[in-house]
Amino acid sequence: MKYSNATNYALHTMVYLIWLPKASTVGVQELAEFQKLSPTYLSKILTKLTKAGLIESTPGAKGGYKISKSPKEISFLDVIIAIEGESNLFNCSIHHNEGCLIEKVMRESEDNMKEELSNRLLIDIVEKMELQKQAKESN
Amino acid sequence: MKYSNATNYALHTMVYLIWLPKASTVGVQELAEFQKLSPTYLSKILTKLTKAGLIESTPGAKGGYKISKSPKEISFLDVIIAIEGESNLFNCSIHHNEGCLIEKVMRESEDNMKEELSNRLLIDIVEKMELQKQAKESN
DNA sequence: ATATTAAAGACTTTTGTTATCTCTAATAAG
DNA sequence: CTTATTAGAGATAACAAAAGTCTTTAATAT
Ligand code: SF4
Ligand code: SF4
Repeated sequence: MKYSNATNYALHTMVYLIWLPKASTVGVQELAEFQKLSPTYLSKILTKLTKAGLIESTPGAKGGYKISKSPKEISFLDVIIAIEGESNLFNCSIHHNEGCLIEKVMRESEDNMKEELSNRLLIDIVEKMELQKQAKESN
Repeated sequence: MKYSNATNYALHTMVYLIWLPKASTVGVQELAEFQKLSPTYLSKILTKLTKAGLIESTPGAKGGYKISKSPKEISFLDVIIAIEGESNLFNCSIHHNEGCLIEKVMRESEDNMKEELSNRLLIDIVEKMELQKQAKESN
């Protein structure tokens, strides 16, 4: 009963990228460094995020990654689905009963969690983090 | 991002046991049969349920498993925890930040799901299933 | 052209789940 | 008390998924 680690790395990367000054790009080596990950491994995660349209990548000199144009709309759920796919937490083996009540309860609880995660935007927590930082600095 | 299959088997077994006439016991072979599982494998799952106090086992002739005395209080979450342990869906790797906002969002959504699952009792869906069965028979 | 950077694919290692087999312990019934 | 019966425990094998590495290819700014 858990997400894969890749989701964890993806969330940290996304927050890092949103935090960055807009339009500035950053390479995989820097992103890997701050999370103490191998660049090649993180690269696969970044590619998934790119394919999902959450970030943009440009190859070549001075290339790298940056957040996609519309960071305001990126939710926690978006990141999770980009990495984990659409797979469900609960998968009934045979699915032999149309209105099955076991499945119903499990799915409903899961859907509610997904609903909540789709309403939580990354930009919101980054803004809160910036406020915290400012408050700290003005001490 | 998913529960293990064992949780699935455990839920089906529990529903089966609650459905059974009270005080009647049933052996692992019957429980394994209806789910098309090997008895030895299901046995481990049953042992976990026993240790969690959700069911009772008696060895020896005419032994087997039956639901514990208080089936009215068994929630979906109880079964999940009996199998999966207390592990969380989201585990931050380093936990380096006390009031971390990433962790907060992930934990809150998870806790809400757990809360919901702790309010859904197995007995409720079994009762509904019995009503459905009766309605079908009176056709 | 060249240096730089992401993407893709093959591959290995590690970890966790699923499953089987064997042996032991408990208990009801004769 | 003995025996048949059933759960429990442990070792271990088989399998699958995740985590991680290495190498090659493609794109691009200078
Ligand atoms: S009983 Fe429900 S949850 Fe179980 S296999 Fe059938 S449809 Fe799926
Ligand atoms: S940033 Fe938050 S979620 Fe990430 S490792 Fe630190 S405390 Fe955990």
